[in-house]
Formats: sequence, structure tokens, C-alpha cells
Amino acid sequence: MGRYPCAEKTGLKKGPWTREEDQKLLAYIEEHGHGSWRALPSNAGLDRCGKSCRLRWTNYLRPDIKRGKFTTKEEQTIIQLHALLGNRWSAIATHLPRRTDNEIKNYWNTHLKKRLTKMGIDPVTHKPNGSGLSASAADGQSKCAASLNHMAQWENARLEAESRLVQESNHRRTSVSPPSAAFPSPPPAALPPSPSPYLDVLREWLPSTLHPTENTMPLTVHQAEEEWKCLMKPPGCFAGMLLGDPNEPQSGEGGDESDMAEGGTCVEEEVEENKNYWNRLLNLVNSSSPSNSPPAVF
DNA sequence: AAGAAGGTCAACCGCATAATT
DNA sequence: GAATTATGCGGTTGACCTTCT
Repeated sequence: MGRYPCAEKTGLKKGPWTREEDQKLLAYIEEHGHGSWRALPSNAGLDRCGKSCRLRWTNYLRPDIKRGKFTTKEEQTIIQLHALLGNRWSAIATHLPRRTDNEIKNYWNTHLKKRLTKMGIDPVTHKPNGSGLSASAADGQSKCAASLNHMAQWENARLEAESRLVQESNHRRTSVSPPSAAFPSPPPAALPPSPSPYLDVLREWLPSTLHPTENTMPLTVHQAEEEWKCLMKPPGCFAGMLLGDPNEPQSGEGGDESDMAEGGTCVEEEVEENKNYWNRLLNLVNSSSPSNSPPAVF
């Protein structure tokens, strides 16, 4: 991998941007688009490296950026997505329209992380660290954390499936772009006959700790895809109770110990629901496996 | 009023990886 | 297939601001 020398090696300007620089960058991008960031600084008459210009644009100058205080809903989304995705700020940012990954990262590090820590929850694992929680609440959260781990797997699978959909869609449209190494697209004639490109990924990612039950309900591919699209539905009761200052009771959600206990119960129900949900998907995937696919062992 | 301590956030750095040659 | 280029990402830094003592 090569890396072009940035400011430190070429003597280009570093540090805070001036109003004039911002104006130059804005004017240039408005007229020409950013095109190649490498070539942009010299074209725009800026004494900066392309990387610096890109950062300034994406994190500050872009017109569609929303700035200012995060709403409660945004906070909730960040906490939930962080539990699912970890420090994948750009992935989190895709679920928060008009917010940048940098802004979300800063907000997490300066606000949310501390809030979770204060509440006795490890901000890395989202598991309770034992202090300041009732036993039942801690137990409930622990179960929920396990549930969230599974959800993280699903989100990974979803992202992969989406990438592949894009790849395949592009391939069908253009039939000229080379297949990517990560998501190789078969030639059009060899595209899988299944209407559900999610299925392969589903099969791959089905949680290994869950076992099919006798009561799994058959689903149609369409139903499964619809449910799949709803996978990011927040596990509300868990993340919701993390919101707000624990010392400041909020209307209807979170904060005191009684709510935490209630949250624990809710989490147990949710884990049960998740198990049923996954079992139904497992059933679907197994029943729709092509004959040459080995049966999944769970 | 002044210095210390802590908080915030824009920007940088280095790495990973996709794209190109 | 290897080398190079371009871009994106996450971690970290440091300047500036606010609050505390």
C-alpha cells in the first residue's frame, strides 16, 4: 500500500481552517464538485493536502450537515447501534441522517460513554459491571447484552447482503464493472434463482447458540425479507432505560431502580421473542436450502 | 481576578483497503 | 500479480472554552 505524503512532509498548511480557506473550498466544490481530492487543493488554490480538504468538507462544510445538540432519539439510536456495531462510527452515522461519523464519535466519547459508566454499564461491552444495579436488573441487562451480540451478527450479515445486492444490481445494469473480491458477482446467467439474496448470508450467520424448536413457524421468503428489513428495530426497553441522567427522572423511561427492574423483565421477553424469531428464520433458511447445500448444524 | 482542572470538538495521523497502473 | 495511488476509517491530539477553587 502506498500513501501519498500529506502536510507534514510537503510543508502544506496544517491546523484550523480560516474563513478564506473555507470559502475557497466551498466555492470550488460548488462549481466543480470535489472529484479527485488529491488534485483539488491545487485546483482550488488551497495550501492544504487533499485529505485535509476532504475532512473539512465532510465534517464541517457540507451543506447537509446537521449541527448542534443531539436529540434524545439520536442518543438512543447511537447507544443501540454502538451496542450492535461497536466503534464503527461510519456505519452508525449512516443511521443518523445529517450527522457525521466524527461528530458521533466525539459525542460518544464525551457524553454517552461517561453516562453509561456512571450508570455502572461498561461502555465497551454494554454489560453491567455490577455496581449500582439491582441483581435482577443486572441479570436482565446481561441477557440483553447476549441478545445484542446476536443482533450484531445480524447487522453484519445485513451489511454484507446489502453490499452484495448493490454489486449484483450494478452488474445487471452495466455488465461491465469487474466483480469485487469481497462480493464476487456471478455472471448474469448464473445469478441464483432465489428471489432472496439474503438467504446465503442468513444461513451463514444464524446464531450458533440457538436451537430450532418444535414450534417454528414456516415463513415465506417475502415475509422473511420484510422481517429482515425490520431487524434494526431497536430493542427499546434496554437502550431506552440507559438514556438520560440517572439522577434526573424522565417521563416514561429510564433512570431509577424500579424502571431498571422493569427493563430487566422486558429484556427477558425480548430475548424470548428473538429466539422465536431466529428459530423461524432458521426454519426458513433450512427449508429453502438448495439441495446441494449441506444442512446447517446448530 | 487568576490559575487549575476538566470538557469539547476540529483536525491530524496512521492504517486498511479498494481502485488503478 | 505486484506496485502504486486514492480514499475512508477510527484513534488520538491539542487548542480553545467553561467551570471550579
